Amino acid sequence: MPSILWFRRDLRRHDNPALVAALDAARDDGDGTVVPLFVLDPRLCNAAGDTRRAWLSRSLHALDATLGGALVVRHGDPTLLVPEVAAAAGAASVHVAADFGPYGATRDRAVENVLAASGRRLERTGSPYAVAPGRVVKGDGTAYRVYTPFYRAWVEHGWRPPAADPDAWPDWRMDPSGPLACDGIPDAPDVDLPPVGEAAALERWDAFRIDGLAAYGELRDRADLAGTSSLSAHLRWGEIHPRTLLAELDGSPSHTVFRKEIAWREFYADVLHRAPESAHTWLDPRFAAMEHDDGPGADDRFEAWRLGRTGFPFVDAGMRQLLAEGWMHNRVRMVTASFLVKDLHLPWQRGARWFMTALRDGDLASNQQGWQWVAGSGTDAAPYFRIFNPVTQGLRFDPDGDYVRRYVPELRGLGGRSAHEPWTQGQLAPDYPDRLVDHAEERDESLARYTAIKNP
DNA sequence: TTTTGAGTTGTTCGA
DNA sequence: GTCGAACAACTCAAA
Repeated sequence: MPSILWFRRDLRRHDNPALVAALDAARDDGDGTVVPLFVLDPRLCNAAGDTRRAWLSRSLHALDATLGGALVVRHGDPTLLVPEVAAAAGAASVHVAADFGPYGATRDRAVENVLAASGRRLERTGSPYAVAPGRVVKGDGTAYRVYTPFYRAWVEHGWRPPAADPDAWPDWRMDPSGPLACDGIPDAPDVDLPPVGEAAALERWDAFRIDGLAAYGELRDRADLAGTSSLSAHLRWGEIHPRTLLAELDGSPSHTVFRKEIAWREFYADVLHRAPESAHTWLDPRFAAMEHDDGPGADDRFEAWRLGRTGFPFVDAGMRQLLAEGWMHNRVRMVTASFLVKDLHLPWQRGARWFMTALRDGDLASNQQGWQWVAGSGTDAAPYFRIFNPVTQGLRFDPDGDYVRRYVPELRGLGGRSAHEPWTQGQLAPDYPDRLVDHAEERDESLARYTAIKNP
């Protein structure tokens, strides 16, 4: 009897425990046939912008190719379609990697119930994380709310080595398939992306491990250099598993810094799993009382931010990188987010929604918790008066102005670090917008608003 | 239960 | 230009 392997955010063959489980189940039933399935759920398609949908489509093509063209793609509601495919294949079990997101976990319970009505099982094996959310707990059984203690406990908990490949791949069931892209967009959208798919992810990891990892601790914050791993979108789609990365890290300082970045991804997944409502509301409920600027002009300021026209070069470069590439350097994500929340006094949810749409690596847990961290309502234990200065940050992390000039053509006439302060350079950048706000004034305004909710 | 120590990523001011 | 202190007194985990 065949089994179903339902792919979601685990678009790979190697180090895939659910695949091994699906194959074992099929063999136990005297068969070696596995039906690989992906459901293009409109709910997920509609939340993603062009670059993320393009990434998904290319990743599905790559996966389909490694499965000999056998990937079954259905368009619509998984609650209906997964049981339908299972029934049509005569499968007793559907195998997945567990989804711990608010939507995915609810959807999976619904699918599980419908399957059970016809005597079929949903089997969860593994997850997109080295340690499943909910596993790392304090002595009293509750969740960690501070990163460093979580990190220590997470390392202490440990993780499995990568899953070995099966001795033989399953006989993938060949089946007619729908288009490998969300409805309403071309099957091969015209978006400029780096190579996508499992093979590309493994190549990227190899290149980074050999050429970039040793200097990671030193260079990861530099916006003008390629000092980061660029693995975020591969991880988001499960083209590579964090176990695969962790297995090759040692105790050296740079490796430890990289391990800690992986741990942030796991921490934020844990926080969201324990507090699903924090995808939309303040993790610290006091922040619901925060005063925001939502009167006339707020929409114009939001658009200036979104389109990279705030008059602050480091902020504008980041926002234009996001528009052009569907990706932004992590350091610049913090600075642009801080600017929206603390200089424009707009709610973090608004910026988070745009990031989720535009980012090709858009991950609900990392994105929303990262925004909450910046807004002060999240898991940051530091004092609230830590407010990023967009100019100082630019001078520190793009010291020669190269990053700013790469994404803001109006500033290309300004040499070196002066590109971060065009207002001191006379008329050398006539087409570049004036500063939207006075940072020093808005900083004071933010501090006052924070004080008001901390000491009501 | 109480106490203690530490907390991703900062900024500004004045010497 | 560089350095240390002040910011304001919080939250959390563990001893």
